[in-house]
Parts: sequence; C-alpha cells; structure tokens
Amino acid sequence: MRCDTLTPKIKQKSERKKALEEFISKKRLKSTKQRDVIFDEFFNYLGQHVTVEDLYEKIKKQHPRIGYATIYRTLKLFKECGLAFERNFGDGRTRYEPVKFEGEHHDHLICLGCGKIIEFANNQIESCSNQVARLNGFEVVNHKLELYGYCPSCRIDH
Amino acid sequence: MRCDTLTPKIKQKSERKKALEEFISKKRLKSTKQRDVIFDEFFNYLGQHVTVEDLYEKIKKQHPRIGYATIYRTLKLFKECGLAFERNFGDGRTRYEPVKFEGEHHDHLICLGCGKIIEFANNQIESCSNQVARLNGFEVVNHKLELYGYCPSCRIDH
DNA sequence: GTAAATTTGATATTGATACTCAATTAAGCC
DNA sequence: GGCTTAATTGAGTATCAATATCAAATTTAC
Repeated sequence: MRCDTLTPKIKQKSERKKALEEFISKKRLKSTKQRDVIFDEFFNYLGQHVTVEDLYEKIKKQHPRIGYATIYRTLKLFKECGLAFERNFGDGRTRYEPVKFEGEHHDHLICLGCGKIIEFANNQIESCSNQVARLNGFEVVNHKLELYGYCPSCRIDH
Repeated sequence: MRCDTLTPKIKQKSERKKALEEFISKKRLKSTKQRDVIFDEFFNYLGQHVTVEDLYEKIKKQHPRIGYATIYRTLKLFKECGLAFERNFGDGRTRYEPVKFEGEHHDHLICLGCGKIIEFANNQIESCSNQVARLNGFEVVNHKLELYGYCPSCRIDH
C-alpha cells in the first residue's frame, strides 16, 4: 500500500550498471575490471548486509589479485553513487547493502540472539519523525531506526 | 504529557551515587578514589554526550595520574549499572550520556552541520515500533532512532 | 600511440578500544 | 591496627577495522 505512487526506478542489474557508469563518467573516473567484478558480486547480495571481508573472501576465489583496499574503495564508491547503503549495527564492522530501487528507505529489526536482520518500512513512523523534526526546526535528510530484540526462534531462550 | 504516570526514580546526584555504591557492593567490586572522581566529573555532563577523550582531558587537569584505560573501564561500569547510555552516532567514537532518571528513553536529532544533538521522546513512534516488531514476532528490548539533518542555524547554508 | 590522470595492490599507519601484568589499593577478618 | 585476598590501576602493548601512501599498471582523451 505504501508504495502505490512510487515507481521503483532502479531495478534490473543493467539499470544499476548504467547508473554506475553514468556516475563514473560524470566524475571523470575510470571503468576498471576490478570495479566490474566487485559490482557483479555485490549485487548478488540483494537484501543482505555484507561486510568488506565477506566480499573480499568471496571474490578472492575467482579473482585472487583483487586487493582488500580496492573492495573498501569500491564499496565507498557505490555508496557515493547511491547504489549501496552503509550500515552500522554496533558490532564494530561496517556493512554494505545493495540499494534495490531509487529513493528506497527502510529500517531494521535486529535479533540479538542470532543476528538475523529483517527490513521494514513504516509510513507512520516516517511522518512522526518528520513532525518531531519540524517542531525542532530541523530539516531532516536521513534517518535511522533500529529495533533490537529477539526473533521468534530466539525468544524461547529469553 | 507523556510522563504523567512515570515517576523519575534517580534524579539527585546523591541518589545516583547510591545506585553506584549498591551496584559495587552487590557485585563485590571496590570503591576507589578514581571511580569517585570520574563519577563526579561525568555527571557534570547531564544532557550532553561525552567521549572518553573529552572526559580524560578534563579530568587530567585536576588528576593527572588517572589513566586513559581507567576512564574506559569506568564508563563501561556506569553503563552496566544503568547510570550511562552508550551512543554511537557514526563518527567512529563512542559517546556516553548520563542517565537522568530510571527507565529513561529518548531519541536524537543530529545536526550534520554543527553536530548539535537534540533529545526527544515520542510515544507514537514507540508504539508504531512495537507494533512492527510484534508483526514480525520480535520481542524488542531496545531501539534506536536517529534523525540526521540541519538545525535552524545551519539550514541556510543548505 | 602518447601523455595525463586515475586506479590498483601491497604495505604501513592510524585511531579507537581491549588486553596484560606488576604494583597498588580496598575489603573483610582477626 | 595488621593480615590476607581479590579487585583495581596505570603504562604499555596488542588488536582490529579502516585509511593513507606510493610505485607500478591501467584507462581515457587526443
């Protein structure tokens, strides 16, 4: 219901690729094999939250010459061009999440038992947040809501 | 309005001190001069969000023998006994915030321009969050909502 | 193809936090 | 007060993720 009027803009891999290429040419950066490889691998993780290490270990198998630093740099690049979210769930390591469509926003339920992460979006929370911001004279550009607790499988233990 | 039925439990410095002493004796820990000094200094920061370094630099002036590690350890102790919140606003350094009263919970508006942090509490957001959690079978023990944007003084530049 | 500029990969460095351990200090008991 | 035991402290070191460095390789534009 909440997305009735919202047309997802980026969906297919080819469209994402185009977005990346546009960003690269606009900023006078360069297309490289490494960026292509990392791009391809990263978008296999739709709906997941990968660390740099996860990706590095995965990519190393097929492309052992690609270095750690390149993964870092490339994920930051993806973030800058709107293809990735950068997340921090408090365990001291940054996670990256492929963006599914343009303008996407969602929040997270995080299980303290098994680490499972569930995504959700809620219009009411968004509008309350915006109202709170307005009352304080703030112009909000971004928000982050995380609910920490125990998922159905982990609740029994608590 | 939201706190009509909620009686703040810890308010005066002496009550906080008592809470700390109870925690220490219950856990068979020890009262030390260092902990007293850090306690006194930390609760001068009510409503603020201090880093370990902030506190260390401040305390060093009067008590140059107190080490960095002791500040770390003691703030963690305060967190464990419910006297401090541990916060992470994404700049890579942990901040500690003195708890004002027992059971307190609030969220944050963070200015991306000047770094100002405003605290707020909103019942509606809380109940929406709980509902979302319930729908997913989660038992929520904690949540974190941060709104990032520009405060009145910083809005002009954007 | 050439020149200019970016990117890469390997390694070193940084910054925040945790660990280690000998020396010190507090608590409980006589 | 002394004595014993255990926790704490401070200084230094280790760890870990993330960033910086830099020469060599690669890409782009002409």
